[in-house]
Amino acid sequence: MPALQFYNSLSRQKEVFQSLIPGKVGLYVCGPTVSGESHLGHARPFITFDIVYRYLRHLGYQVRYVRNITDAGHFEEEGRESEDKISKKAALEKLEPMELVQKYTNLFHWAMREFNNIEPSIEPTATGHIVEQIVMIQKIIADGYAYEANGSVYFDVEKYHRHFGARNMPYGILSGRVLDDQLETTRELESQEEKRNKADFALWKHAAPEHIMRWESPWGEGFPGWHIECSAMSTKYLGDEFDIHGGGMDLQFPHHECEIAQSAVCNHKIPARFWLHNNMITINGRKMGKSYNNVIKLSELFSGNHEILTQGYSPMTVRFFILQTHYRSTLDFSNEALQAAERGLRRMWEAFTQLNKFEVSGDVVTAGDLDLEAHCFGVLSGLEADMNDDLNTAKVLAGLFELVPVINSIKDGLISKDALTSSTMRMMKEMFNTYLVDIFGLKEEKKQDDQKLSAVLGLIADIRRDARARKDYATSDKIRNQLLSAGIQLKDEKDGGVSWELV
RNA sequence: GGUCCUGUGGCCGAGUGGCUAGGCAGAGCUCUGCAAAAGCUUCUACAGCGGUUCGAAUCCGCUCGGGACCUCCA
Repeated sequence: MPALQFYNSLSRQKEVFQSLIPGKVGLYVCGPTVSGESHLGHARPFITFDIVYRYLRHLGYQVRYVRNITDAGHFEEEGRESEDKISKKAALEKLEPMELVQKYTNLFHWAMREFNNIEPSIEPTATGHIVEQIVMIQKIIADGYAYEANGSVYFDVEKYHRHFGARNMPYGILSGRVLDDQLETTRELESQEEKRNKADFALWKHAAPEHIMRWESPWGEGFPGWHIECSAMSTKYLGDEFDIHGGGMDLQFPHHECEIAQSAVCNHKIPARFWLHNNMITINGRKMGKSYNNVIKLSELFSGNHEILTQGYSPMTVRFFILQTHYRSTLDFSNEALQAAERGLRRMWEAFTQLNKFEVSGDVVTAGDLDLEAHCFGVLSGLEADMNDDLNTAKVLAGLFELVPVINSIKDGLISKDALTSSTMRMMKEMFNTYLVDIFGLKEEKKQDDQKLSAVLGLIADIRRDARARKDYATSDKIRNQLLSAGIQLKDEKDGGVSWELV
């Protein structure tokens, strides 16, 4: 069995994963900025790294999964204005910053639960770690890689690059950018005159009077800069060097590059061994993002309440949609694609439900159909290798889909129950459960286990069966059609039974 | 302008130098009182041109198209 490999953005190639401490993994993922409601694009990293988390645990690792909440404002530069994003929005909505932050944090948590993402081990907030950030900045200043200017503190990228480049940690090691180019092309920004070089980035910003979020610091009242929170919190909870750092590709530069520089100064190491980046969700080929005015918020996505949506899509449909693509490929949104995912998931889930109902006798040792046995066993045996190959969830799902006709055929009696050995049947049940439920985190969405509804429908199905036996099709069709219009679909099974499904 | 990624059939998407990806949609057939579901079969592919090779969607080059990052961004 091939060992688990991840594509490491740092080395730009797949590498076999080995944890720094045997049996334990430290995982840090950049969390949301809670200045607004999460949209479809945000769903991807959190689902992707939920799979990473689940899979590592499945493999037996004890994982500490840290995902921060960015609740202290980052900057928003538009033209000449430079305002704290959160305080700006807060002014518009006439809310206290922390009230706004709480509101969107709650919404974020709601969305994560809807997606069935396991909550991280630690979910630290930026505002809760101001002290740690200040200490880190002081250390960087003391080492000579940052300077103060008018109450703000900037990281000296050029000096860092000169010194740490010689130690194989140049600025640009992650993103592949060349600093000289940066110096030429960085856009003109506010406070630029405070910086020694255009590429320098803020560690601490002096708070203008209108800023609501502000903290005391050795440099006066202000607030932390763009990148220091992740360095401070990942160091605090995972140490100077940990296993995996994840996030969206758009964070690779400058955010993660800056994190590396900050941590390298303080801890003399690149903070993480593996850097994993998920690709973007696009809409009409364009990245979903505020600046493109093409975002679909998660609440809109679920409800269908958005002009470009022809219907709502359930959280599990979205999750399945995301899993059907490799995480490093762009994924293009369209109603057609989501509907395909919805139907595909239903088909998969019905087969899975059916599979769980099969009794495995335990005494079939010789397969009745050797070709089929070999086929099923081959598919099942290959799943782990696909998963280990940089989490090819798309390929795993394709493999599981190959077994769906087998399950359905057994159910319909088209394939004998003795066609497969008991061990293969058991393996199939186990693998479906392991992948769909444990690793992919899919779950039943429509509650069919309502006892009272089941009793009523059982009765109705009985009545209809009697009507059909009398060839009273007017009655049987009336029952079926009316139930269908009420959202309940009856299906006459091959064995004479009736099953029902909420649609 | 700089750095990088990408172009697969109606749609979404996986992919190893030679072996059917898969899903959705379409068509035919089977089962069925009809329907739904299901099963079987099946049509549309690897942007274009050239090169390497016994053989390339898969490697190389060029052309054209799309995108990301360079600025907060998942």
